[in-house]
Order: sequence, then C-alpha cells, then structure tokens
Amino acid sequence: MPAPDPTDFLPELEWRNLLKDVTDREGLSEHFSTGRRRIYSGFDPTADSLTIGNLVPIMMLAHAKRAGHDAVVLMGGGTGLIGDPSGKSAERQLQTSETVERHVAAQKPIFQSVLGQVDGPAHTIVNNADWLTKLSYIEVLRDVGKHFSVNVMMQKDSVKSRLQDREQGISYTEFSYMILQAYDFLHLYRDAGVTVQFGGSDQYGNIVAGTDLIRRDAFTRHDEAETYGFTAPLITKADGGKFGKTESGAVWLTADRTSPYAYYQFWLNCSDEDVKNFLRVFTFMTKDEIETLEAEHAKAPGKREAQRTLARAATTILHGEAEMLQAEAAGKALFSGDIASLNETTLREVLGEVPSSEHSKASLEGADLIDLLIETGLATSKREAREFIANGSVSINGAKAEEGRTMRSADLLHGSVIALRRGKKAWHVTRWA
RNA sequence: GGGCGAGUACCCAAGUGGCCAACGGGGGCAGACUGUAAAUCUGCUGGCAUAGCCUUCGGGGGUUCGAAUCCCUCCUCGCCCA
Repeated sequence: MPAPDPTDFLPELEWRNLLKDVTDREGLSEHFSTGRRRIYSGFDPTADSLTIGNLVPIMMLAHAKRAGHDAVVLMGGGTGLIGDPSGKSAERQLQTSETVERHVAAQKPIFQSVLGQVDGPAHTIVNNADWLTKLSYIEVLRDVGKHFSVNVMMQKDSVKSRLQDREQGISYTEFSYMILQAYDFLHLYRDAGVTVQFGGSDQYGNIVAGTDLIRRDAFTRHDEAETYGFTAPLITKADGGKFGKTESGAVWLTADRTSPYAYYQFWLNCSDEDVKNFLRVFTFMTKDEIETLEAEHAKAPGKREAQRTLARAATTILHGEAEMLQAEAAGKALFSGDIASLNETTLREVLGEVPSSEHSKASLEGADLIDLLIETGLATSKREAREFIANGSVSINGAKAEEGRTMRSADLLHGSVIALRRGKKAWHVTRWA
C-alpha cells in the first residue's frame, strides 16, 4: 500500500493524553511535518513477555507509523545484559545471555502482531546486542564516556536515590546503563538515520542523555546534529490502584500468559472513570468516535457500551479479530451460564478458558456432587460445599444444582465433559474418559 | 543480667474456671439487588459421619469433675533498668 504523506502526529498524541515531556516541542513538530522520520523506542527483555504497560509505547509507534513515519522497535538484547536502574530500588540480578535471547525471541511476535495490523511504512525491529556486544571497552571510554559528566549522571534520580541509600548502593555496571542507552541512539542515528526516541516518563533522563551524546559527538567533528526525544505519561487508574493488575496478577501481552479471553475481560471490567482515557490510549478510534461513544455511555452507563467497545478494539489490536470474537463469545456463554446449548467445537473453545481436571467415567454415575466440588477445588471442605449448594451458588452445565444432587452420565455434554460453576465467575471443567 | 507487659482463628481484637468453636471489627467467600460495577442488605467464614462428635486460644507439664481462663516451666515479642 502507498505510504501516507508524513504528518506531525504530536497533536494526536496530545489529545490522547500520550505526550508528557518533549525535548523541543516546536522543533519536533516541524521535524515531523517536513519529512518522513525514523522514530524508535526500546523494550527491556526482562521477561519472556511484555505487560500491558508496555503497550503504550507500542501504540505510540503505531501512531508514528500511521502518520507515515518509520517505526523502529529496539529490543534490548544488549542492554538487557546490564539492567536499567530506572525505577528500581535495588540492584538487579544479572541475566544470562541465553535467557535474554530467549526473552527477545518471545517478545518479538507481540510487535509483529500489533504493528503488523497498522497501515503505514513497514516497521523494523533491531536488537542492540548486534552492536553493543561488539564494542570494545577502550573504544567506549574514549568515544562515548568522554561526553558524559559523572557529575551530571549522579544527578539522575534513579542514580541519586541509590547513592543516598546505604542499604542499596549501585554497581558500576548499572551506573553505566545510561551510557549504553545513549549509545544506542547514537548508533541508530548514524547507522539508520533515526532522529527521534521516545519511551515512558521514567526514560526521559536516558533519552536526553542520547540526544546530548549525539550533539556532542557531532560537535567534535565540527558538525551539527539535531535529534529529539519525548515521553508518554504513566497510565494511572482513577481509584489510585496500579494499572494492569488483576486479582490473578499482571496482564500480559502473550496468549500463553494472559489468554485473549482474560485480556478481553480485563478491558471490559474497567471502571467508568478509566474507560475514557483508555479508549484514547489503547484504541485507534478518532476523537469524534470516542466522544460520540462517551455521550451514549453517559445516557446508559449500565449497558457499558464504552467498555465493550474498548475491549473489542483492544483485543483485536493485540490478538486479531478472530480471537477477539471467540473471547467475546466465551464471555457471553460463561456469564450467562448457558453452555449446555453450545455445539461441541464452541464448547471446547469456551471451556479452554477454564481450569479443568480429568476423571474416570467409571466413577461418574452416582458420584456425590459435594465430593466433586472438593476435588475440583471449587470448595475446600464438605461443610463449605454443602453451604454453596444450599445457597444456590453451584450449577452443573449452567443449571442450578439442588441439595443432595448426585452426578449421572446424563450430565455429560457431548459425552465427555461436565462444567461446574460456583458463584458467578468460578468455573471448572471435569473431563470424563 | 534485673523488672514489667504481651502472645487468642487469615489480620486486628474481646474473653480471665463451666452458658466458649470462642463477642466485635477487617478481610475473604456466597446470596439478593445491579452494569460481570460501586454502594447496600443477608448468610457463611476449624473439621467431620452435622441438633452429635473431634481438634483449636505460643510449646510442654500440672491442678480440677471441668481450663483460652489457675499453677509450673520453656520459647517468642515489646517496654523499662543495668
């Protein structure tokens, strides 16, 4: 497809509440509106997946792409060997290079699936291990280190707090992290013509270190170089809770850790106060579309159209439309409790979201529901199991279970499964063979 | 080393010989209501063979018909003195 004419997308980031610090706001607008630029953001391979917080910079890369610029994903295969002290109160455990490589490989598909769906120039993915591991120490000290003032580096918040804390010092290794990240920018500038870096607001210091290094490096060769940096604000929740956490832990961007169903549910369950902001940050909906939706939502908040739209859009962006539709169907079936009418294929997909256990068919007929509730972990004692049944909170295949209920082979759906539910959300599938 | 005080169920905390499986609050779970929400209301919150039995009040031992409650001892924590 033809790439659109490059435009300044900073105003768009602004109304989406995605812009915090900018090194030179006017200069950068000018920069974006006068040509196709290369813009990058870095990602730490601290785990074999990324969390929903990392989605913010990915969305920003997508906006850059949509505005006709070249999005570059920098994977920290090299810096990940060191560890960024930003936002960390304690020295990090060093990771082996095998681990870091594995993490990089596992994270890559996330960028592919989000950015791959976005119109615009093709994005590129680079790994700073490719150049950082080739650097010699002497070279770094002479060419890069000379441009850094230790006095300034010590002023950086993440370093300062660690210097003042007697319990937790900072190693030379982590202290040097900033230099490596700055060098990344220099390398990408020289090698690939990248002129803009952005990241989370905790990255501002590292980003500025990069633009400074590039300027100084150019100056030593009697040249000039103008590069830019900006940051996105931290995503917050109206109730003050930490964004991206659920009872069952962090929300991840890969299906092996957070299923599309769970991901959809996460967005669907967000509060009325948060949904407005999230629609701006985590979807590509236009300002008009969002405002129209908000007006509708205000009329009938109980319908939660805003949350549903957000969940659909966000799940589609990450996992694609097919997965989104399945997640939505699963949610519908599980919350209505109406699963007995589903066909076998749909049922298997829906119940894939739910914990399960294997049982022997021989023991099915006449088995006590109370015992089964304990075996499946839906109840922790017989007393509790009886209580749940008496309260009417247990259902078998979506039908409320009455007291004294025993299991029978007629309960089997499609000859092999029985779905138990306690309360509204606790499901368990028993498979009988 | 000496003196005082405290240790109760997931957490806080009442109980100071039988009416104690142990008040109350928090948290949790469930039900009603609802928007898969918030607020509110209700129930449950040691186990089981459930109108009864078993195990629990820092550990062990003792007194007693009977102890979380009294005595001895040990352990842990807090405060004060050295």
